[in-house]
Amino acid sequence: MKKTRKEEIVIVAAKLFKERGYSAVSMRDIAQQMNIKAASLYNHIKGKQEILSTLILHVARAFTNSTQQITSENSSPLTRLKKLIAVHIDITFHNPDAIAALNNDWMHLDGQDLLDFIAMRDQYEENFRSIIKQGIQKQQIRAKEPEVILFSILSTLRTLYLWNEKRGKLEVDVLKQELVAVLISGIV
Amino acid sequence: MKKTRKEEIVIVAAKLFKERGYSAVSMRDIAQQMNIKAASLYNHIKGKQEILSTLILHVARAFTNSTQQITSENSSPLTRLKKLIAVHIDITFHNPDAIAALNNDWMHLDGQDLLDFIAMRDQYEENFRSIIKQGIQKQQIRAKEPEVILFSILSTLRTLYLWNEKRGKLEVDVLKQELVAVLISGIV
DNA sequence: TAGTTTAACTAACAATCGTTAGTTTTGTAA
DNA sequence: TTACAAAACTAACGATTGTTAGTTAAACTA
Repeated sequence: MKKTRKEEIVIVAAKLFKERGYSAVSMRDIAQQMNIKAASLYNHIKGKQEILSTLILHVARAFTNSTQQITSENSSPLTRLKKLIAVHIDITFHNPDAIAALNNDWMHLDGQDLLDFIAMRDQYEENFRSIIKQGIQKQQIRAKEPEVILFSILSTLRTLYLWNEKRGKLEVDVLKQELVAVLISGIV
Repeated sequence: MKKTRKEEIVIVAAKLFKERGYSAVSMRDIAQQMNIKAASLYNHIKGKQEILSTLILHVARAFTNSTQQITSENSSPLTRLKKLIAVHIDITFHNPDAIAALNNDWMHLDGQDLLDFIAMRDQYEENFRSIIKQGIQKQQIRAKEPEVILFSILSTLRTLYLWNEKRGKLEVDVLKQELVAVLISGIV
């Protein structure tokens, strides 16, 4: 599948948003990075907002889809939790720039896009929460404050996109294994 | 100690920076929140940049001071690691808005301020790293990839400022205890 | 009370912002 | 080669940005 011009713009913009944040990046910055003028961008996109919402909602939907499926599986809570973490890692290393925008610039979405994002985010969090609670109930997970466990895992996963460069030699599969071990063995 | 007008400005600005980010907050926004006009701010500060650097470098120095002291203690690696985590939690819940700026807007510092911040940040990270390596050497910490352990702990601590509101009923001391347990017991 | 500092104000500046309109160039298919 | 669509361009708009200059009102100090 060849990339459309719009997709190219979104990819370039994502890199800039990651470095400086949505508000600090101008349409002229994005255009310059593509060796065209700012006005030319409007042949392909409706505006700056559309770049942001395309970027964020696309990857947000990827999270929602994978997560919903795993959550409704019939396996044990701990197995599902491990799968959830693994999927999160996969998506992150596949779209690090988009996830930077999702983490740092979601509040600059507007209208229905913002509402949709918040709904997906809340649902994603709730899926994790319910699995952890089930794990505690079945005594697969330590009966620590479930919110603390949830927070610790989500924080680590959310910041994962920053690790794409620094990761270096460490292979994705190795990282996945190690990180799951560190996160889970602290709970079991 | 009564607050100076400059300190009041910095505090108000920090709240806005936390919600929208440095670039999306205008001097007129800050002024309006203080019920004065934008030009009046300049009787107390040199410019927008000074607000940001005051905010960030102040709390960055707080981290550096506490951390350096603990790192050079003579206690066991695991004890020092626990103290480091506890201090980080204390500072975070004492300056949640400043830490939001430190996390999200540090790249908008300029000149020497930016260099100073990066130096402190690298040193802070290096202190954690060396303690973890010592812990592994003395077999107090599991011989997992040390960078993964470091990353997991730092991620959780960095995102802690977001928890100030949601924490709700959970007391700071209880949270400290629980979080140290979750983070450490995953390592030992 | 007179003098001085503190902290507000109005007005305006040059620069930059996202975006639109209208036009020209480039590439493709007939 | 001609016709059409895709994608670039120039020029400009109204709004907003951080900031400066000069002035005025209020509050402390002598």
